[in-house]
Amino acid sequence: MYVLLSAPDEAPTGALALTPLDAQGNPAGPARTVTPANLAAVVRELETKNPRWVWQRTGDFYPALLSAGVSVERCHDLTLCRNILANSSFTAHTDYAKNTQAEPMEEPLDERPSLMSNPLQDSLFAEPVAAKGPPASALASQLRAQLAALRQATEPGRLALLLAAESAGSLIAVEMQHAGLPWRTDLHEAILQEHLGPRPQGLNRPEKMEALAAELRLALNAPSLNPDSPQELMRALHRAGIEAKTTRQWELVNIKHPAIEPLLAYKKLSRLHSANGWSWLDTWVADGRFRPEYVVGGVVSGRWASRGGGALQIPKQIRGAAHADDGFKLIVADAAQLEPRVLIALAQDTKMAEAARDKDLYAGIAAQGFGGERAKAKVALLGAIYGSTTGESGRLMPQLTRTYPHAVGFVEDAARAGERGDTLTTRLGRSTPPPSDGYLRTQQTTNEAEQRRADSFARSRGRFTRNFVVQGSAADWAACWLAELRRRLRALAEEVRGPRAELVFFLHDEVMVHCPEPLVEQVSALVEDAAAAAGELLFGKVPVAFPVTTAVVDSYDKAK
DNA sequence: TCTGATCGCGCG
DNA sequence: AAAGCGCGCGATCAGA
Repeated sequence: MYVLLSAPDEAPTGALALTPLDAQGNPAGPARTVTPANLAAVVRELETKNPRWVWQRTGDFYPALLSAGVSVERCHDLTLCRNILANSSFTAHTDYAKNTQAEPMEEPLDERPSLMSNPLQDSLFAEPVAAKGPPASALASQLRAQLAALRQATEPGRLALLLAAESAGSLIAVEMQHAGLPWRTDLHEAILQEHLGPRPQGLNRPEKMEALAAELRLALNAPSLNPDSPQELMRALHRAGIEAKTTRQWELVNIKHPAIEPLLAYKKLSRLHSANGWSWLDTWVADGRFRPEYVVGGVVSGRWASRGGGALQIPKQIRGAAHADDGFKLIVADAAQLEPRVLIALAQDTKMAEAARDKDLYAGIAAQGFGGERAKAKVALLGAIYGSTTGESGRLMPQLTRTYPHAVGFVEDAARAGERGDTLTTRLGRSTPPPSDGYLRTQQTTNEAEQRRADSFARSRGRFTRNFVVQGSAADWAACWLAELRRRLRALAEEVRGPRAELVFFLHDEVMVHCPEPLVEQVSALVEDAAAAAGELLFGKVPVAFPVTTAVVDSYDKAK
């Protein structure tokens, strides 16, 4: 059932312990110890019995296993699952949650950084590592406590699904880092050359940036201006009679002055150069692959975060450099209007579900309540999900509320509950953290001046919780989508000889598969099957679909 | 000279 | 000063 991989209970010899456990986490046979050098072979052998691997963190062992050519079907990541179970409203009544909250250090899971540290070097040359961290008995006891909490949960089915999906995500994150996003340095350099000019020597500005800086200094009559300094820039703008409160693009763009055009152009190039220029390439791309670290559970809502190279912010400008190998394609799939569709399912809004029958949800809503104006429908709906009160979307709210009282009522209730300090929970059971110190400190006040701050904190938490339920439930869906897709891709690889289709990128509601050309049709179908499966896992049979838009391309810029 | 905060902007 | 949600990162700025 489970096999726990950890340090042994006996003196730390550098050996690793493999401990078989039953469905409740109790010992189910003799433990065995292996040396780090033998680990991969032993895991490969045991994997034929399809156990669920248990470890403190997937990142402790899995990179080395992958480097040794061994992958596993499923696991239970104790750290990620602990974070969910300790906070979930589905388990709030259990001893596990109470103890973990009151005594977070009672059963310490080692908080030290993963044994794998430097992503770029280590993922290529990962060596089997000796386990530090808690010994087998401590981790087995942690697993038992988690499984007990799960059995007592108010929604054990949903929560079990979340833990499985989160753990599958931890495998996928390491696998994607291992595989890397195919990245053509030559294409990237061509893009840089086109926009910035040749690579500059040392720390000099690229040619085209320097030219724009000169033009800007002339237009502002500020010969020594450093446009990278917001303070200097602000002073120079004011001297030139430009009344700007900030130096942000969206504010500058409305100003009519000969300096604005070169300034905005400079800012654009500056961003490209500093965020994704030549030094980015040097730092993050090696052997034709971009290998960021994905941080599962890195966002409270359950979205992933990343470390290294700004992996989740690859600008459209350079996506042409993400390019399939010869004989491969990139399959880029995007869940169309995921968050609004999740809201429909959560709120059971049948009227909006009708609008969502076509693939273009916003067009459907526009037809029902906005006189066919799609842009208005989109702004209104996103405003409802984000908690907008001002501007166009604020003005459109009454109209949206009249047409869809259920959906709007759902997010309004989430906002009101958050303002009161309540806990909100996603479909599968991930809950909001407790209110911030600032919120708690100010809510008791009777002082009139403090009341404004208190209200502001309350409204801020309301906007957060309003969005949390939708964004987080969308993350639940995406985690299931990804896990279902991974399972299908592994099954396909069993069936078909030759190179495999691999997940290489994931961005909240979008996945990318690096796919051998002969498999493109099959894999595209798997992506859609997985999306349909995710919808049913979360919501059962509901009248709202979660369509995916799939593009088969050579390079990422050709998708969408 | 170093460190942490802030600004600004990229993505969903 | 507040800001429609969630992030990461590089450059600058402020303070020790």
